[in-house]
Amino acid sequence: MTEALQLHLGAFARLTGDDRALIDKIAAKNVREIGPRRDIVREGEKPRAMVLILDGWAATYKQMRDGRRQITSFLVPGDPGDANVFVLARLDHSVASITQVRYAELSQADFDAITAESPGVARALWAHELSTASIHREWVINIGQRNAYERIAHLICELFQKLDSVGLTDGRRCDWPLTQADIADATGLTPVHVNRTLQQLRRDGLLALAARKLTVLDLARLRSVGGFNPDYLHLAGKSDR
Amino acid sequence: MTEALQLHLGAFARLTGDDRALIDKIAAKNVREIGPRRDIVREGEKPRAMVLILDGWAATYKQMRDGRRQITSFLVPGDPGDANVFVLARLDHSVASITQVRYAELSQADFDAITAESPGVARALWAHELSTASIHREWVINIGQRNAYERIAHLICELFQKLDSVGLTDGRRCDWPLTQADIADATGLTPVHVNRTLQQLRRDGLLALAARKLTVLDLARLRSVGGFNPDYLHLAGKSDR
DNA sequence: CGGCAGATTGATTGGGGTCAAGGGCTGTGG
DNA sequence: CCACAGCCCTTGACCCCAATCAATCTGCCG
Repeated sequence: MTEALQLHLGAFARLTGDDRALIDKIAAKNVREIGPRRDIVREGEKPRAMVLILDGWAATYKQMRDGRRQITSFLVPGDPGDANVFVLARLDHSVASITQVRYAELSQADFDAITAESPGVARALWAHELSTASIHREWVINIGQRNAYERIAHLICELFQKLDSVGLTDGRRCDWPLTQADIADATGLTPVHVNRTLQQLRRDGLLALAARKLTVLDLARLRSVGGFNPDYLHLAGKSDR
Repeated sequence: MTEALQLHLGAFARLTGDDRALIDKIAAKNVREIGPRRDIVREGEKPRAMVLILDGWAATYKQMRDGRRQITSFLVPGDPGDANVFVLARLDHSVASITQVRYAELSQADFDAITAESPGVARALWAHELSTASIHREWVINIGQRNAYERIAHLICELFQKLDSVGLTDGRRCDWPLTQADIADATGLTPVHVNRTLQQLRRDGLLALAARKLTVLDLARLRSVGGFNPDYLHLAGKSDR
């Protein structure tokens, strides 16, 4: 039930058997399920709990008054949401499900218990925060410096790598529940242009994308196109560049 | 000597006299000075110390192989650099001075001493990290969703607010050591277009910018243009919206 | 079988990039 | 005190990537 979470946290810090048992216990405690395309938490709310994605995909986003929407990160199975949730008076962004999502809610007390009981898990959560910060910096670069073709290639590399690190690919194929509008909101492009750019990526033999499944046909070339270097994800061991 | 730092950290957490003395002591310990336009720390290096900017402006950036450069944040007096420095094996970005910079270097031991001695200062540093993360999300939105005019207005609002929070404006004027090329690297625009856009902002009576000094002529309108809401900076008290 | 979300296509426009050439300030050295 | 160098800033002409507007198509579901 919590393999993805175990794998994800294990990629950041060596975990003992006790650590793993603790993760299982915590994650089993307050499990919820929500349908696709619903808000899990909303900007401006008082934060009440930290979210751990057990199953399914979600995204964090911010909406501008005029309706423009920017996705600032994707959450895949194993991803903890923001730990900072407990420090802020108000959330400054929303989290919404993309697919049906199963997630655990960690209260402040749960969180404190973890940091007290297990330095290993605490370190892994902290390292995950840093990884997230690093991903945000990379997104700034992606959107600020790369053209549509490179940008989408980079996003796909990043997500594919994250999924791979929690065992959700077979090396070349994975689920792909994102619509072209989602990709547009994440990359600062329009859905129409995302469509044309994806076609180009297909025509160039880099990937196949249909029926909510992604197949990476030429990972090396896709990475080179996107200027993708997995180091910024800070996933231990997995530097199979 | 450390007023900016005191003010900055004080904006995140209530500090006692002891806390302030501690900050003074730490920041006085390992002070360095560096000329304008030099790297303070470089991507790929093993992190050795956390940087606290005491005086002058700096920027964090990442460079792509082909020379394109993206600034991912500006550091002004009072700003701590990344605390995560101690967790990562390798830095994933560089920090460079813009003006002449005076800064303190915090070793891991100094950092541990702070967290042990003063929960208040530790909380302030942690809150600063969160604020930085929030700024990064805002930059993603800025670059992803806004046009050049809005984008530059937003950047100026953000920096002006940060400077104001550490007493480095008189309410409408402040130092402005950034070249148009710096603004370009931060906003994902070209220097030429930054130039034309700044002229438009001047023509519209929003600001004056000359001789390395910025004057905000119409803060309300500048904020409205940039869609700037200071909340995401999480600066306590200063919500003079 | 209608209805709807998402993908696709075409035609046109426009924001911002690119290239290239001046202009102005400031510091330095003669 | 002047001259020159260098770094910025500014301007003009032109181009192109991506946005916009508007259908049409497809697959899926009730």
